[in-house]
Amino acid sequence: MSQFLATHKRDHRCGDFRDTHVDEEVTVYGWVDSYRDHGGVIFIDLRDRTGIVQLRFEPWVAEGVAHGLADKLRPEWAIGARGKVISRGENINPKIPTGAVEVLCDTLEVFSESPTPPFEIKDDLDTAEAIRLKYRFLDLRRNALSRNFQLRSQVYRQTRNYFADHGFLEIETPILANSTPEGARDYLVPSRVHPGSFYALPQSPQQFKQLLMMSGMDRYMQICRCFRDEDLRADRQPEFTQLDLEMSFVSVDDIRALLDGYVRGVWREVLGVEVPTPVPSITYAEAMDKYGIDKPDLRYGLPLTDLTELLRGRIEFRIFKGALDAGGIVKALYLPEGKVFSRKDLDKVIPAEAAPFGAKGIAWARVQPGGSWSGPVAKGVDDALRGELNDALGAEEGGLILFSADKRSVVNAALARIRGVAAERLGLIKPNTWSFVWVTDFPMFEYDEDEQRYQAMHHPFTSPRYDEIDQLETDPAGVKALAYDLVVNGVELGGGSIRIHRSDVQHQVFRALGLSAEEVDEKFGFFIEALRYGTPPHGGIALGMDRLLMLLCGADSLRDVIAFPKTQRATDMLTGSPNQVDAKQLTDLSIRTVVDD
RNA sequence: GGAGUGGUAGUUCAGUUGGUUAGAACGCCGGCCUGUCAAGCCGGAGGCCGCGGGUUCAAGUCCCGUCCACUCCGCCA
Repeated sequence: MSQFLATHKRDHRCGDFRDTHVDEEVTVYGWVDSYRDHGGVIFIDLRDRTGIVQLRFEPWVAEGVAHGLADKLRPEWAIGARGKVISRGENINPKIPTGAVEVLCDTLEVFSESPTPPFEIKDDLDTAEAIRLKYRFLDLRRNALSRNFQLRSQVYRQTRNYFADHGFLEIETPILANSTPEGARDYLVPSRVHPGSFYALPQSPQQFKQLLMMSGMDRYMQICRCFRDEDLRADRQPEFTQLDLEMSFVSVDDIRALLDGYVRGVWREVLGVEVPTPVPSITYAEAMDKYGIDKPDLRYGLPLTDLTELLRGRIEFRIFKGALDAGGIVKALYLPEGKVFSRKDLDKVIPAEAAPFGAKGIAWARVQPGGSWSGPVAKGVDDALRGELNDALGAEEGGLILFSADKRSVVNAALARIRGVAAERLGLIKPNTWSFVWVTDFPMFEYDEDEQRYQAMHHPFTSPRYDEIDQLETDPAGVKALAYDLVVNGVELGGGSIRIHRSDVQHQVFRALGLSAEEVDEKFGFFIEALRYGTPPHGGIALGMDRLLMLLCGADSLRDVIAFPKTQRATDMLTGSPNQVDAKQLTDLSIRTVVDD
């Protein structure tokens, strides 16, 4: 290694250069993005994470030594260069921020060469993601990806500052923790010193952060990794990062106001967007009724209308009647511009969108002049009923009514999806528009058909509304929780709740969940014990940092904001993880596998 | 666990009804070229058609299985 690094200290990053730097002697480091050899002059685009600057090599500079070396450069070689910043005069490149200047180099140092990379390092890349992930270290050199991580770092800094300014302590909680009794599957870690026993990686530091409130820490924050061994999606990775918060002596409103200020600050700093605060809210019941989903995208309207009561006993149309008789519901999505969906769409596209949710079909009617209908539903509806339906839907000539009749959960899921498809078709989703909403008043419990019992919708430490605690014994299904989700453009950014701070209420909730005293003691004994010692009222929230970054970066997948993400089968294409381990390691851990190989 | 889409040169793709030598673009290699920045011009190399079976005179193409990636359902308190 030459003395280059010792004698030539980097004084600028590639993306820094502007015409104000003209005449400066500079040293830059980076990677060869591209080279253009004109026989005499050689142009090298030098790249680092900040951008690209053009280097120029001339045979007449410094006896042509640097020029001679530059002749051999190839993409992705790591180099350093020294020279003078000069104006490009007439030959400005308006496409890049540094396009007004170039560095006329007198010295060039090659640190390391590179084989031809498996894909070009450029922003508009269409290479298969599997290859990009295998060569993630090259993929990350692309500015399109690199800037996501620079932005991520910026958001982290801002996050820590915001919550520090609001009196939060950053405290770490264990990664080697206990298996969670309910919820997602755990990643387990065998204990060597306790043969046959396992730690679990945390799905969330829920109990620890509540214990910190009991400890008088008052306000806790952590940007922490969480783990869930469930199947992946574009917006779900097995390990993900959560902004975890907990506060003592607070109400729902306090927490919402704090988070409103946080997202407002982030959106302003990162995107220059002013989020109107306070962020509005909608109840869970209203969200499900009007949008069929608990994370509605409110960038557009297109509400659903529940026609169940209007139609009951008044319609013979087989599909509707069948659903109603079976205890289901009928809902409709009304589109004023009915022509966005062609007959072919109605036959193919719409059913295909609805089918994954169990919907057997989507009936439809087009509204004709005078309010009459055409389409499969038209015949089954008499004039009087049709008039009432038109009124209920606000239907007018040219409109399209899409019906779903089935179990409530199927109707809601299917129409929620179609509502999104329609909005996209209608061009209602404008770029750089943001719709924040708090979804509140979630039910405490939901009934688990498979296990024939109630489960906590949020988690079992969530407080019921204070005015509904009495109903825990009599009408658990009707009790609403002091729980809230923050939803942005139809993405669940995070959720939280006021927690139970009284052991008697906690025991009532466990009873409602059908847990015996023995089970409670076994699973939550330490926690119940701690709860007895003067627990402050407290609550908190967890935001999915990866999802937050995905929104801010405009990414379609979590993988674009996680440096080393996993594939859908939870493997790492780069490192090959998970791996088999040797027999000795297993023996040390007292583990025997039952997999044939 | 289930449904769908895809897998052919380094990359992105085309490849007809099964048919003889599997193509294109970009990239790569060599040469020329002093103002390019998607540089240009000339020439060249590069293929386990994902893998394994099967049908057939003949398979990139048809059938069965399997692996991998992606999207979705289930699942994710």
